[in-house]
Amino acid sequence: MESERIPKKLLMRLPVYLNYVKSLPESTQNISATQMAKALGLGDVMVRKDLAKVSSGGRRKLGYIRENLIADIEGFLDVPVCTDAVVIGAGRMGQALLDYEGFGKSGLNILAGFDLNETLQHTSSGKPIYPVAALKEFCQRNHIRIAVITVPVGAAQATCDLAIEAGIDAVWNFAPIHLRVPGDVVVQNENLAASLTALRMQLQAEERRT
Amino acid sequence: MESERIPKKLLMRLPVYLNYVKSLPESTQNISATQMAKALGLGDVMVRKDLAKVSSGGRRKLGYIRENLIADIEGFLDVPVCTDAVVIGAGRMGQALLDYEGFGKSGLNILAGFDLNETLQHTSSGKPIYPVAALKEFCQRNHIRIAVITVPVGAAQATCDLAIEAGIDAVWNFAPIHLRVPGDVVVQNENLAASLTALRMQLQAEERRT
DNA sequence: TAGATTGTTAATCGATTAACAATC
DNA sequence: TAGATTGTTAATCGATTAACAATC
Repeated sequence: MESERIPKKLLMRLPVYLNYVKSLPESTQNISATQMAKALGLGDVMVRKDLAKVSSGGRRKLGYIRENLIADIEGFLDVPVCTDAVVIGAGRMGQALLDYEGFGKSGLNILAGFDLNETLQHTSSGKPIYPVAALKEFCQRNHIRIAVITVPVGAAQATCDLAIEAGIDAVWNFAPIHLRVPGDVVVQNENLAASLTALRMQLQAEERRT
Repeated sequence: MESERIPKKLLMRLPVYLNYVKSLPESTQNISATQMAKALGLGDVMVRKDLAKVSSGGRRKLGYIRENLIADIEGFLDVPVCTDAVVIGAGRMGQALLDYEGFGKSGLNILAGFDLNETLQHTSSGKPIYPVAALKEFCQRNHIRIAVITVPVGAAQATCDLAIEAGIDAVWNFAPIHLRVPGDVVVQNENLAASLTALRMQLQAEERRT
């Protein structure tokens, strides 16, 4: 386990590994990089190299000890503490994210949603929705660090600026636009429309090939 | 405009360009790659190279003609015809995708959702939800080609197999797992939990840096 | 031992960036 | 003309893969 710069791609593969290793039956003691690679459709050398970066090492002939590997990856990803977050833009996507319970496992605790539409009070599962005007005060009081932006494209930059003014350090951006932020703010873009377009184009290419 | 293999990364940047160019005021006649790059936080040479692949070319000193560029990118992405799709797994994420209206712009027309839970009848906006048992017949009758998979991890591979058996060619997979599919089926993975983890790790790295 | 595996070093590949010529 | 821009060719960079030595 070396401590150097970790490429983002690797960072995104780690949860996949973790998820896979955890999904193995309890009885599994050992798991080799080769097996994992085959199951996940990746190169075995890449898996081995990735694991070398985060784990305390495997055993020749046996592979990695399942339990240790889980502990190592979890330790590396350091997910124990939940980070509080808010969702800005309580449209369909925003409400879905508010209500989705799965993010807790990845260390995200979404406290509330914010929207321009003041008639919204809470999501169907009861998460509160406040007017955007209350954002700054709420974020400062609760020391919120992460904002999930799910507003329409046109409002995204302004919303982002507002969030940063409210003290946010990290933005998970679902608007299909590049946000300009100060150097110390981290942005992760999620562009579903672009993914979808890529899928359709691949489908079309496949078609032409046959 | 050359016709060769188009890397997926470029494919995912094109909608971003298109979106940006479309967002410019009507009065804008020309737009240079340099301007676009600055606005989008990308390298200008990359933008120019990307555009060279899909457009009929710009004019020295002026840049690209806005209208032509829109037409070229749209023409290249070829989004006119909507592809019909189904969502399998009508949990929160599934319902959000079912109800989200924005995918039409990217050429996706989601007809219906499917779920194991037979008590679900339709989403809050009225999209129908059918039992999974009806999937195959529905897909074949409507010539569905794209399945959006939003079931829990454990059920994802089985669901995917089912969809392929029903004649699907393309899978938009939201389950954090690698799906095994025949060679002629296209898969686009969307792993929100992994993105989120990457965001949190970057935030942490940022912290240590200051 | 023989076979399976790790982990490292070198090679390859692909994508991004730099440099620059062309030209309006 | 001078400046801004395109578009191409070469260089760089980073990530993946191949080859292989080590070893249990």
